[in-house]
Amino acid sequence: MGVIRTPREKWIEQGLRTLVTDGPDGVRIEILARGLGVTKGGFYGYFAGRDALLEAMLDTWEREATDQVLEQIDAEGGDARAKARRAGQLTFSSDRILPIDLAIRDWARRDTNVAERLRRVDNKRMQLLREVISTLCPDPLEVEARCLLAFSAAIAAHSIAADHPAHTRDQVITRAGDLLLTPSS
Amino acid sequence: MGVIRTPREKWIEQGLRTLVTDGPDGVRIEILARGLGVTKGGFYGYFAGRDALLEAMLDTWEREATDQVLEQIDAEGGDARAKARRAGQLTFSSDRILPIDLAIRDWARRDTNVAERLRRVDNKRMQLLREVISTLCPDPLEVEARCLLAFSAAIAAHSIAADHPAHTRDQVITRAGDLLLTPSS
Amino acid sequence: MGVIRTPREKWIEQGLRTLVTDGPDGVRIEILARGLGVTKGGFYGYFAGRDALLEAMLDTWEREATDQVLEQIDAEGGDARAKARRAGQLTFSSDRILPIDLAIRDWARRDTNVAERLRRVDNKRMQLLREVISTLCPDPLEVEARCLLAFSAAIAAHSIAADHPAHTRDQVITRAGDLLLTPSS
Amino acid sequence: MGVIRTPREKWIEQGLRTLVTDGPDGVRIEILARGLGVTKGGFYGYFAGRDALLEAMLDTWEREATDQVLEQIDAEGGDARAKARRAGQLTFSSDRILPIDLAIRDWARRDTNVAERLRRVDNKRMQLLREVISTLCPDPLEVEARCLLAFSAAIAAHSIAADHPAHTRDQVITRAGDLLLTPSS
DNA sequence: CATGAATGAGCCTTCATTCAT
DNA sequence: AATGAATGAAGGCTCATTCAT
Repeated sequence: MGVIRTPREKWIEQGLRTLVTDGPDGVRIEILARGLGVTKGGFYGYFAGRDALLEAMLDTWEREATDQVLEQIDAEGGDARAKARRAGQLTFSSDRILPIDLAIRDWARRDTNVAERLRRVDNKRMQLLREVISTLCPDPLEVEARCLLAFSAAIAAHSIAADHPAHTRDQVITRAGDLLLTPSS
Repeated sequence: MGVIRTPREKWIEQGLRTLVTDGPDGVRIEILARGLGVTKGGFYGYFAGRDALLEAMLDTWEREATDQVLEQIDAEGGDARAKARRAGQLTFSSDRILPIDLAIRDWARRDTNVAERLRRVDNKRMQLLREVISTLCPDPLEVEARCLLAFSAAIAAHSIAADHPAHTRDQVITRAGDLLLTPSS
Repeated sequence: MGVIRTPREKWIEQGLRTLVTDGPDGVRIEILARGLGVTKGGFYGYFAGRDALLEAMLDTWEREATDQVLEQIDAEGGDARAKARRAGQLTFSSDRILPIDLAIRDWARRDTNVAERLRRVDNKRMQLLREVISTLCPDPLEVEARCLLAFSAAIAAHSIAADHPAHTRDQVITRAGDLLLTPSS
Repeated sequence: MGVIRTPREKWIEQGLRTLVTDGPDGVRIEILARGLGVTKGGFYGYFAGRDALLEAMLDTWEREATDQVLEQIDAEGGDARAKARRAGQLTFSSDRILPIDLAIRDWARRDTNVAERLRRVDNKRMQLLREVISTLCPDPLEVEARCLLAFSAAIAAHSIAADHPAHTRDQVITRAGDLLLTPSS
């Protein structure tokens, strides 16, 4: 897993790495080729053009962010709560998926095609979260509210630059998790 | 207010508009000129170069997002809670500031100079939020947790693409606000 | 003398200064304006365009390098030898004329108009030199040879970058002058 | 010899040609491309940028003006005097090197990097000249003076526009050479 | 007259794309 | 398949020139 086999996949990986650091506009064939130590001409043996690479990158991300996560947590088993926790780890504590996710969330603001893919992914994730929080809380609206807060924190905590006096960000996040996962009276 | 007086400000406004729609890489002198109905040559009468424009855009945003908001809520008066609520409205319900904010938050992931400015702005905002939530909740760590959740939701709710069955996003957000602003027992 | 009176002359002076440091291609209206602390728009009140300034600069140089030198040495009087010596000083030891001269000599390699002016100026100078060297040396061809060597050294010594072991350039030049001005037996 | 093999060398040759006719400021990628019948984009496959081309041009000139000349005169053999004469021919009567030399001498007045290269080249040349003139003349200072005069004439005679009544420039130069190469009594 | 503002041409550089080998 | 070479479009920047005020 994670091993890169074909040259095609190498281009996609390099593209995803560059997407994370430089954004979609930074994904340039010439730059990727330089990073891979090959010449750009070869690129066109694998992809019809730059757009085809971007699509392939999105395909890879979408599959890893959903199906692959679901397969893994199904394989590991456990109840809904354990599965949700594991899904959260695989998604939001992953050095692989989280950075790509943030880059794509940004990209989605400017590209409706990307936005549509993100909607599909987020809906699958939200459904998992909804299942577990439903067991803690009978009010459907409050379930949605807790889901949204949890999801928001998972995403945005990384992009909020403010400091917390006397606490670390990790402490604050742990306490926030407690708040959202405490069964309502 | 909001009236554009000088050509210099026109370039900055056009730059901010483009930043929102196309990201920092999309802020191209030639494109801005086209949008303003002038030729690119004139740009260099106002700015030393593209970087100078980007700095000026950040200056404008930082001033509007902090000083200008603070001046306005001070002028309007009220207690801490009213001020925080008003600051939240001016910041996160503003068609002006919010979109720029989101674009800059992404930009900050790739540019340390921008990240530093964002830290300054977020810290000022977080301090306002902290003041009001402190009055609802005695535990400092929980205060931080609620602040982070509120702030996260304010930012990320716009970029989470999932749907809520049977509710609108606004309903969910309102309920989330209630959860965070309910005094702890 | 040398006092700049009119704005027109200021442009010419700034142009000549820039010609010396940056060559003819470096004489740019916008740069001159910056150096003069005015805006370039005003330039066109005095000159039809860039070419007109270049012509005016050449006029100024040609007049100073010939008529003005001749007027001055005529006013000072003396025999041909004294006059030639004085002309040499005014021409080749002048911080004013020499640097402009070198710049124009280069310019002449690429512009026939400038080459033609330079020919006029060099012929006047050579005639002065010829008059004095003729008194030292009866052979007309040797007179020309000595004139050419003297003239060459006056010009090229400044652009020959080689070092002289155990002597300074000034010592070498002084001795070279002795060689050329020793009466032939 | 002189045959242009690689496209890289074509750019350098075209650059040197343009340097001679238009000066360093005239060496424009777009112009060179036009002259070579290719598009400017290809240039960047061979050079990092305009500055890299200028450096390569200087490298080529420096090698041809020194090493290549020395190799050739060594191959041809002869005594010091014959070698110096041959070096003088190869350097100052060459349609290849002389024009480049003049252009670079001009350039050196405004660029210290170029000036440093010129110093290296001129010192090598002066040393050859010094060796032969030393055999004619015992006084070291007079040797330097004759060297400087000879070198000056070789360079400047081409840029002195004056006419010689009753003689040709070649006659005058030949006689000047005799003067400098006559053994001192 | 001088200034502020703008135009438009020219050039440097990057990069997606094509193509012969 | 991969490479070397080239094309052409896009965009940053400079600067001569024009013009209304």
